[in-house]
Amino acid sequence: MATRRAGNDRESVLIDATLTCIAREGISAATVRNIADYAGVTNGLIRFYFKSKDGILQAAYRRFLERLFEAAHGTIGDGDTTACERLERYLLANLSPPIVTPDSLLLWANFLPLTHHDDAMADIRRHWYGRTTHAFRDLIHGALEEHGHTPGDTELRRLSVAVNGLIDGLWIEGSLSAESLDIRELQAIGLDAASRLLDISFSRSPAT
Amino acid sequence: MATRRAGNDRESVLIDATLTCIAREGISAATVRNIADYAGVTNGLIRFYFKSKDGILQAAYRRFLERLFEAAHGTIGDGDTTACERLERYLLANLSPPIVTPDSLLLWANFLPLTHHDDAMADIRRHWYGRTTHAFRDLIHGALEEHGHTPGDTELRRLSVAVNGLIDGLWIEGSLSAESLDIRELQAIGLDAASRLLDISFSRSPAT
DNA sequence: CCTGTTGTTATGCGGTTGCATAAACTATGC
DNA sequence: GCATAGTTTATGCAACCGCATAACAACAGG
Repeated sequence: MATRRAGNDRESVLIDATLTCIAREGISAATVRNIADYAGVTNGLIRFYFKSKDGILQAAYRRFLERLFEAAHGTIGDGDTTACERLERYLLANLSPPIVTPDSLLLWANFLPLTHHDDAMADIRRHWYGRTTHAFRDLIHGALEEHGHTPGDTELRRLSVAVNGLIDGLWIEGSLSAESLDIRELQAIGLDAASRLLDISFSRSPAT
Repeated sequence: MATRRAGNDRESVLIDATLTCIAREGISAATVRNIADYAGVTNGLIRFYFKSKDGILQAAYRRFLERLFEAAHGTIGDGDTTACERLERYLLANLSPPIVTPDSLLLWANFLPLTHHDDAMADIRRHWYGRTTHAFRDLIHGALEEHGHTPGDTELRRLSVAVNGLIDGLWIEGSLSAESLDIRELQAIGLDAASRLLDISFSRSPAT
């Protein structure tokens, strides 16, 4: 029997339980009973903290995307470093755990279909997708300026799309073949490719 | 009432109905009854052509991956063209419909989680993933040789991973924002980025 | 015609789902 | 020490799931 807890501590546990459940067994196994089992409580408790099953799924999707965002942008650091170095840190974070992980790709794939007919889920995706692409474009813009490049709006957008696509694709490849593809090599490939696309040299020495 | 059909015509209709159902409503809506509705027959007929629900899902996954593979490699053509041109055609096909489509990304995302605990589905994915990466590496190898580059094994693998990741990432971006991102621009971005990564020039004029 | 085979529908069963509600339990103010 | 509000559990229900089976419809060879 679970002991009583104060505040909305249980709410957080339930959200994490939802993510764990989806990552391990898929979205179709994310029933209220199963989620409650993962959290170590009984099913009725979910209805106490969330108005419906959709509610807890939305909260879980929000937390997942927020963690993904934070894992990348939390490593950039303050403005005391060069723009190029911050871009490098951002790229490296996007090619490292916990972003490059079988679980994160599984969660992403499980949530994505829900955003197609559920307006609330679609809004959540749009919100974090917008934040990510916007921040990413700024990073690239700063790094390019530091190297004397001053791209126009369309050129900047195209470069952002290209490098963003590169990172996303490597994220998939790394997450799907976590055993056969060394994480260090993945990072080396990503940084090298990004430096070629942007005509920028990063501080990290090219992998041997 | 559906008219009687000869041969395994119904089987093909049922498989397509499964894909349509998953693309529109998601994997959790792919029930035997719902699939039968999409095919215009009654639910019992599925058991006549497939031994179980898993059977029809595996057949649908196989057909989906095969179509994706064919859509890309069917455009390469015979060996009467240069290796560089065949690579360009392959890249373009991977950045065009029917590969770049909301439906294809949705199907991919819906099927992927099934391959994690279902061994049969995992085998299907491994099979087509292997065929794709192998063919892709050969394409790049040929195109590089044509330009006088003779990369080592590790260098060739790294370039393949990078360009493959780039294409996959652009596929996601293009499929998710089919309205806001022009397909022509996506192709221009992809070809330009690939030519920079491989140090190869393609025949297609750079987009304006 | 009739009869066996194959395609198709109709129906039912055991199990599970999401959801709602009420009962049981615990902390806290007074 | 007890009433009250907050927290947890137990139970029931209508709907739906995959699957199995029997009945029915269409055609082929005799």
